[in-house]
Amino acid sequence: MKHLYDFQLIEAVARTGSMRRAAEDLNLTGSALNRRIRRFEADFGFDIFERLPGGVRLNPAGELLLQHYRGTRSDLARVRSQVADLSGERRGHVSIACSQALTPYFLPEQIARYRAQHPGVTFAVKVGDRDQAEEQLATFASDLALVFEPVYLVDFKVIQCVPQRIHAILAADDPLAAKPELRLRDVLARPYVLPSARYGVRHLLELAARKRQWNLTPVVESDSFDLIRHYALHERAIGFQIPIGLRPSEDSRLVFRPLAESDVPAGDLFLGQKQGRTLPVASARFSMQIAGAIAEISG
Amino acid sequence: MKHLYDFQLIEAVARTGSMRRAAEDLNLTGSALNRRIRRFEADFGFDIFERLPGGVRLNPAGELLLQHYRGTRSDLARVRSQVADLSGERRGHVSIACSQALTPYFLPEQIARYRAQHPGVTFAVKVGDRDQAEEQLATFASDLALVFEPVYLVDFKVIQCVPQRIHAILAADDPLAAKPELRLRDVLARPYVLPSARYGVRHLLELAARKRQWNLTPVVESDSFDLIRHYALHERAIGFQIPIGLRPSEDSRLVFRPLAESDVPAGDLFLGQKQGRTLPVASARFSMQIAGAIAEISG
DNA sequence: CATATCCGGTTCCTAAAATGAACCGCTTAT
DNA sequence: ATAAGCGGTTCATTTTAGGAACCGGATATG
Repeated sequence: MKHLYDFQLIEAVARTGSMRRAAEDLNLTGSALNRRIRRFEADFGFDIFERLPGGVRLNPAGELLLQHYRGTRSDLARVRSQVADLSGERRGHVSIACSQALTPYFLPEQIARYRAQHPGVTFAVKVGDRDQAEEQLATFASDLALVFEPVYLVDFKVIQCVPQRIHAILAADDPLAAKPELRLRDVLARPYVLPSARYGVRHLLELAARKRQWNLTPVVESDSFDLIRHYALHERAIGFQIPIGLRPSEDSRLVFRPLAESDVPAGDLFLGQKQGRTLPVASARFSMQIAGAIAEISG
Repeated sequence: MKHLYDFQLIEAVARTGSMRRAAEDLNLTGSALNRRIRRFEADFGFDIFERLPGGVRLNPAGELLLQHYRGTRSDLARVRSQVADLSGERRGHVSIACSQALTPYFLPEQIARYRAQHPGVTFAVKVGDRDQAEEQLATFASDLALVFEPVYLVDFKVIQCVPQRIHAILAADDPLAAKPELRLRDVLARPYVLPSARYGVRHLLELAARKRQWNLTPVVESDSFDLIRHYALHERAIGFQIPIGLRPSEDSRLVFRPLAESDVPAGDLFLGQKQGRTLPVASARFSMQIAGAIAEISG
């Protein structure tokens, strides 16, 4: 919407840290952009940028203002969504921040199911670690977050929550695969592959190991759960994942076995939204659908 | 702020019900205003006005949009207030909707006390009945509401609550004044003056009377609590008020006696704000002050 | 039934506002 | 010492918004 143009400019300047660079992104000249910013500041009554040699940076007032803008923008999106809905248009857009475990099976299935009923609705899926998912909510960048073992849970309204035990991924012909449940000590005695420290699975394993005063020494460490899953086929290394990110049928050469709950407690997968926000129609409906799907998982 | 200009136009058109009349209020011509509205609707993607012969009216989409605008405007005011506060300016504005009982003593004292500490802060006090106070909150027209026996309490976040017994106001030489507490039947046997039906005091008395299958037949009925209070000096009629609106010292010819609580239960005086809203700095501080003052009343 | 009035909406022309190009003073890398 | 990049300013130019007049239709008024 046109009336938020000044805020778009401000956000671009804040992002690039330079008026001239932001001006390029916005197809403007530096002079025009500079004048708009100065005029806005005069109108607002306070400077919102610190002028540094070599660029600009938002000051605390600017941070507050930008947060206001993001809230306003998302609320306007909600209004448009509701208006579209009462016009019978059934269009909309859903944005989700989620952990990697959701990307192979759960989210594609759920999105396809929703779009089968509402073809006019589009989706944006932002994959990231736990911090990023929560930040996405806080800055109104995503409507929903599906995150395993969130870090802060501040400003986070829980819609649904389901426990997920950590599973080891191993080659089907691995001797350990014979057991229905694995002990942590047996698994860590083997070469194993871990996600980076900021992911929930790693966090739970770290906690369990620290309790026993062990150190985790993965042979491979990666951001990619996909890599972790497939590395078990080489070197007979063991990977880890939560069941929502696994399907037994995927590759007959791989099997999954839960870790004993006494060794590694189950973590929680949370579906949530930003506290105090009213979601657009499509997002609210989709959140209800996946809340139901998650509830089914937990039985 | 300039970027909300379109919304100001929309609000004016919605208020007057006619573009040309709104244009006069806004010092514009009808043509210019009409073009802006049409352009906004095209930009927004939906019409927000119903065109009727003889004028225009907001459609449901427009209602939603106007609510968004009011929320945005008040949130921007909050941001400015916070920015001013972190600039050490200690300025601001507090708007309160309240029942009449608060106007003679409580609010003037509290406002004066607050302004003694923060002379830069200005106040707006909107007196009205219970419905109006709650509507003021809902439409962001007031930051705070101080209301006796609210009707709905939807979207109303209670900050503080104190019980207030209904008191009869009578002439000092009235025989009833001898008793420390009055029975409803004794009071209603006399000529009495009541506030209009939509006020909390009247509501509680109606309830108590209906329970006994009595009808209330006031000799005078008025919107003005001031009139009610002073009418007891003439005709020896009995008025009613809650203690926060009374001071024993005001007029030695008047005395106040509580009604027996078994006859008329105490009502509640609520201090509240709109649910889910973050108040500007000055309003938040002032609400804390009067919350404390109210807490003292209740002992 | 005819006339006058008021409504939203459109057209045309003028006034106002935003923009781009060039330039200034400054700091910082090279 | 020089060049490059920064925010900020000036001025000519383009774009945009506004005012006046007008249109077709509904409505009130005699």
